[in-house]
Amino acid sequence: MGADSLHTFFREYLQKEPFFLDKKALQSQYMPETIEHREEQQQQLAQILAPCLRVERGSNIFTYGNTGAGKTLTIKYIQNTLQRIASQSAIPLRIAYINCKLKRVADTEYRLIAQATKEIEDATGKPIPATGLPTDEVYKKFYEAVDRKEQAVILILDEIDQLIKKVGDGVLYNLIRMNDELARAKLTLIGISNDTKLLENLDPRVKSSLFSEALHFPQYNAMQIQDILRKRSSVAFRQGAVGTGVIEKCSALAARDQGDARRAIDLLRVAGELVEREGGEQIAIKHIDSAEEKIEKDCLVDLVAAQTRQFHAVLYALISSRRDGPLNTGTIYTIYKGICAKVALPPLTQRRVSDIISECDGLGIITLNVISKGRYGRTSEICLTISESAIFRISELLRKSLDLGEE
DNA sequence: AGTCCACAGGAAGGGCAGGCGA
DNA sequence: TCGCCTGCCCTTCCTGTGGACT
Repeated sequence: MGADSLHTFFREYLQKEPFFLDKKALQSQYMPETIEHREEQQQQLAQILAPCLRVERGSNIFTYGNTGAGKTLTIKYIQNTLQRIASQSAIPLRIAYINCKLKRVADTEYRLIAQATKEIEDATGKPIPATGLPTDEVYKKFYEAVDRKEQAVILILDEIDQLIKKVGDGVLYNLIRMNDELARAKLTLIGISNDTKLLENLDPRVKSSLFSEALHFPQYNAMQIQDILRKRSSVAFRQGAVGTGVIEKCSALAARDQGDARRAIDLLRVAGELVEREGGEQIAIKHIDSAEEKIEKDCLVDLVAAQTRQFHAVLYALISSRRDGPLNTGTIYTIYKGICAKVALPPLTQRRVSDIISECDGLGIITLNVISKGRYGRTSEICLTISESAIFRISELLRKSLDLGEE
């Protein structure tokens, strides 16, 4: 594209009516005016949390349900409302929302408490360093931040299942103990979990005292997702921009996938972006299919790009030998060592590589099946689960990261 | 029934980078 | 600067395991 045609392109782009009226309505940070099909949960949460407005201690709450069931949205909605009322009536209420899955922010005990302190403290407080303090010290700072005056503090821990899986339930136990020792402040904890069975495996002390109230968010059905999508798309698009059957298709796909409303909204947004880029006028069903593929591919490529070089070498071993019959840990390790030798990477032990292979399973790149071949030992059978087009893009990325050049 | 393979996967700890207070 | 603390990535060592083979 020459300078002139580039100029014309941008001019024309600006003159065209934008495809999206308000794209924000399809993004994850968007807070709708009302939350559909979650009236019951809202009411229960409101009843449990209302004492906080009188600076009394509310019951701790455990909310659970599948991904995209509206847990976070509903709780944030309540959070906003509570905060608005508190500031209107000058009630000392502080609410901290923390996503425990955020890498390098709140994915360890230390980081979680440090982050919580940061959220609750005044801006004047000295920030807690990323590392270096004893954990006791961090708890102490958190305690001081919470108890510095008479106030109600609500601590919302999203994706709490991820945290517990990683560091155990000791954090929760410590928080409960601290809660009993507070002199002035009243602390209420809200745990949000995607794992519906989390509660069963918790320390009984934590279970009974931490989460006295449990609130289930059932998955949405296709009709409910349609409602949600219609509301959102009426804000996001001009009239007529969404073709017939598109909303139904998004809803059906998402309903099949554990009633994940977030996924349905993502599908619609990405489909819209595809049409916008094509210069089209209307989203059709075929765009939903392309959007589905694009979301999956982009998500995977980003995930892989964020991993270490060692991870890349293991994944490259998996990808390059995918056509050589059934894969198992031993053969992958041999191939991996060959790759390491080629790119001058010090090879890890088999123990560590087997963990990396499990991580690939966790990311949904492969499926692992532990099988026994009797006299010939026990091993994991490995199957790649990603599409050939995704493999193509990922191998490109891996070759670049490992300096392997073209195949 | 006992053996043995090729791992799986838990536990413990080493080494490193980096912050803090003395 | 030093000792102490952290998280993180990794190794070493170990026990456990399902089923084919003897």
